[in-house]
Amino acid sequence: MHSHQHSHHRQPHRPTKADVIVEYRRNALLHAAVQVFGEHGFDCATMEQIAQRADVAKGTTYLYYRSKQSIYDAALSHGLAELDERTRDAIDRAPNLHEALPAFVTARAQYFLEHRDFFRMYVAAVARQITSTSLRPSEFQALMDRQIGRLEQAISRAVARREIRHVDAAAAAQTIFDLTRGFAARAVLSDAAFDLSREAAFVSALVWKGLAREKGKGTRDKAKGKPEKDRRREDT
Amino acid sequence: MHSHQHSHHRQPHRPTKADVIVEYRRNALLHAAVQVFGEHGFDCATMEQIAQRADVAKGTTYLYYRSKQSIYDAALSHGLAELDERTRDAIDRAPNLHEALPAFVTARAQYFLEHRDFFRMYVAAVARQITSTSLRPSEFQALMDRQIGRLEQAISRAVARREIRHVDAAAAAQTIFDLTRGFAARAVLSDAAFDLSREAAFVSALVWKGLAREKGKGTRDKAKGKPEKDRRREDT
Amino acid sequence: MHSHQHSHHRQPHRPTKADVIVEYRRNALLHAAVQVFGEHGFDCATMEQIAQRADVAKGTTYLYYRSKQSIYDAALSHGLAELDERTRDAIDRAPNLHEALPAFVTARAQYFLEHRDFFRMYVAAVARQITSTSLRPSEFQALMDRQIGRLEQAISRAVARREIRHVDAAAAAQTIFDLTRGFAARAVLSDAAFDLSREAAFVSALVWKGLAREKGKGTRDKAKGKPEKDRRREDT
Amino acid sequence: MHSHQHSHHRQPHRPTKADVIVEYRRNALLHAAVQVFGEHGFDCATMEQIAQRADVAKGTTYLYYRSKQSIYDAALSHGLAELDERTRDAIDRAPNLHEALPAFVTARAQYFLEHRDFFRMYVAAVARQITSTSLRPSEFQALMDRQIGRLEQAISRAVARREIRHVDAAAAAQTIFDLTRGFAARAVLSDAAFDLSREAAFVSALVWKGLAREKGKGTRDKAKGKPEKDRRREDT
DNA sequence: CATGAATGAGTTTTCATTCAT
DNA sequence: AATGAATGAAAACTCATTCAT
Repeated sequence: MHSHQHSHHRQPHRPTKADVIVEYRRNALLHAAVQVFGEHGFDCATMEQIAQRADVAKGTTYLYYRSKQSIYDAALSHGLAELDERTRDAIDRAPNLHEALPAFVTARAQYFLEHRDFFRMYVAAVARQITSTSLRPSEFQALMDRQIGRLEQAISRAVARREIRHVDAAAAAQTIFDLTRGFAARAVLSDAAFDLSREAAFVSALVWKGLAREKGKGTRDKAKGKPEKDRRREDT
Repeated sequence: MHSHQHSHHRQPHRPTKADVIVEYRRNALLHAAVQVFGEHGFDCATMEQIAQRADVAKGTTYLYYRSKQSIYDAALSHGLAELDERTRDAIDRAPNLHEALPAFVTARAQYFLEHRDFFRMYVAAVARQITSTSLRPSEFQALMDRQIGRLEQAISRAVARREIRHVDAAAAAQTIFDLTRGFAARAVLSDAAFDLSREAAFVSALVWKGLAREKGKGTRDKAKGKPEKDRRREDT
Repeated sequence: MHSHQHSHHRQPHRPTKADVIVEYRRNALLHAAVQVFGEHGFDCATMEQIAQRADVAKGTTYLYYRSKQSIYDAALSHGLAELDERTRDAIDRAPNLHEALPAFVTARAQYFLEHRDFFRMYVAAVARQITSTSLRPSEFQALMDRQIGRLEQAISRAVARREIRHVDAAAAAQTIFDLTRGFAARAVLSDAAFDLSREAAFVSALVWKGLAREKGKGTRDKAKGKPEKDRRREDT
Repeated sequence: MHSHQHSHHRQPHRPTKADVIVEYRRNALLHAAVQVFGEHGFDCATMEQIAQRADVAKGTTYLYYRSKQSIYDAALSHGLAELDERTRDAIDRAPNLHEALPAFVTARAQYFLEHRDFFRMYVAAVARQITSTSLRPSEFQALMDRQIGRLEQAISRAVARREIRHVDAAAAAQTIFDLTRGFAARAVLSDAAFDLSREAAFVSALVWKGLAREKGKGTRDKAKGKPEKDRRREDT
């Protein structure tokens, strides 16, 4: 995404001065876009605002992004990619689901707290996804699914390892994801007076208990062959 | 909200023919608005579309609602009020939290499924709430809080009754609320191939287990005097 | 073209007051458009100018014509249709080609003199036809062909009637058409000091002599079976 | 027109290397301009396109031509000059009008066929001349008049020599000019399937017969003192 | 000399809102 | 009350021209 048409004929690893300035501008515009879209939403944001915030003229914006939509997409993807990285790290570093849950919730909320404007874009994008009758599968959805997928795998592993009871991993992942979003929303909205770790602990505990193997049941759970394992989920 | 400027010189209980027609129009416009805002979102919806759907001329709209914003607010409030009623019924009719949880989740999802356009408005409104930097506390927030409040009370009662473990009722209510929203979103988006009762059961079970008293702990939980009871939540 | 969407449910012959005003506006805009497009050409003309000349606000223009292109097309078609009518009358009323030629030339030049702005649009449109690499057959070309067709028929009849020598009617018609355009251009450009009838006589005489049967040749011309009658013309 | 600002301090006859490159660039830009203006017209052509086609950067264009208008003018003049040369040759080489007519028509059509892009510019320029209310006499008009003048002189000489009947040379020249333009247009537009010599013969024959002295009339034509000799033409 | 990034004026089009009928 | 024609502000996007490197 950040490669650049003027460097095609060059060695990819020796950026010219021009490349540097181009990269700088693209970045400035991207950050300006996140702020403006975050504050006003796609429709109310204007290219003029973005340009001003990036300290360039209106026309300059179009030298770096083809259209309003394209700078919006770029801004969203950028944040989503960063967020995905954090999400992945959080899950990968945890030895088990019990630790992965708070890690997941905290990492995401933390990222949103650090990038409140992006969070606003993100929430609006989710809403858009639901709102727009014409649901194109969209890159956005794909990026979301990837993140949910990570969680789902972690849950599947936990089930396999008998760390938790036998649940529909996809449904559980979706649920935790929804819950994390709401949690993050509260974190972002409450101006500072928000004890992130405590809330994260609460939410994680709730989910953990919700998923925990039932006390004293041993392996009978699995033996019963619950129908849950047949669940197929085709919804978003 | 539904009192009406043209009847203030009359007895409230004897609606004239004019009142009837006025009420009819307001309603037609309200429903048209829900559809149009639901399909296109606030910014992309046009007054023309709303008027057409309500079978009146564009100008007529302004005889019943001051502005686009005002008809939007009315449409949102209307749905929110209906939703609140269902929510209240679901909770009030349940003898305990164990039954209230699925009732709550199901009632809301059911309402959204019956009013998909409203659900789209609702989701967008939530996003807006977060998005718009200029957060007017807004009637919207109040209506939301009322519904969350119902759940919070139910939880508080369950805690008092020692039906569940000792948790921060407000936090738990918020969490369940978030989770229900996501659940409903999936219900609305999946074009019918969605087994509402099964999914509701899953979500409710998860939460119920999450809130359940720990097996074999007896009343010690309460005896410990967890600091959780001091939690103050000032976030939205 | 002038029928109107608001009268669909009415008797076609009893225009309402609204229809009248609509017709009036459409006309005012059409005439304004001819002037503005005539003066500045399609690209340099602005909707603002057209609106001002028609004494309406910019937005009003779009109540009557969908786009700049559409008002341009309408203006061009309108003039072309009127011009075609004159052309037809001129040719139909003439008993033979000898009289049809000056009638044709004069009628067209006369129309252009009366509608100089339209003439400018017309010339620009011809140029566009040639210019635009992507030659869509376009309604414009069709209207042009119709007019050339009339002349061609008149020439064919004259040949059949042995009023003139045996020539390729299509080629002759095209040629006279080109020539008339140039003639008209001079008529329009010369600010009044232009003796229309005299110039028309000159051009007509030139063509007439050019087409005339050769003196003293009798019917031998036709007997020779010139290959010209097989000519096929697929160009403009 | 082709003298150049950077060489004015030098002897005109010893071009430096710099002069050569400058000339090369000017030429490349000129040809690029003809193509681009020919394809898109003045308004839709962009300096970027011209620069690309000439293989230089956009800014470089301004080192050789002051503005879009100026490169347009230069491109038009350049072609017009070449065309004029051909026209002059055609007429000068013909011993009499009878041969000059097809030579004139063919030479011009031939040139246009060889330079279709220029032809498009040319036609657009003629239209512009007519279109733009603000008719600056413009170099363009002058160049056109020169070419028409050549024809006019040839006709005058033919009249004097009694090769043709006594006609208004200016009017006849203009007419033939118009006609040639239309003829050329058809030649350029018809993709290859155009028999240039045949069509030229047709047009020339038509005009020749149109101008020919009337058979068997001898010199009486002139003796009658037609009023045509008093015609003064002040139109464009 | 050459470059191409930056500028910002200018254009089309949409739509909430008003108001005469 | 109801209408829908009229308004004009606002916004995305283009491109001739300039100028620092």
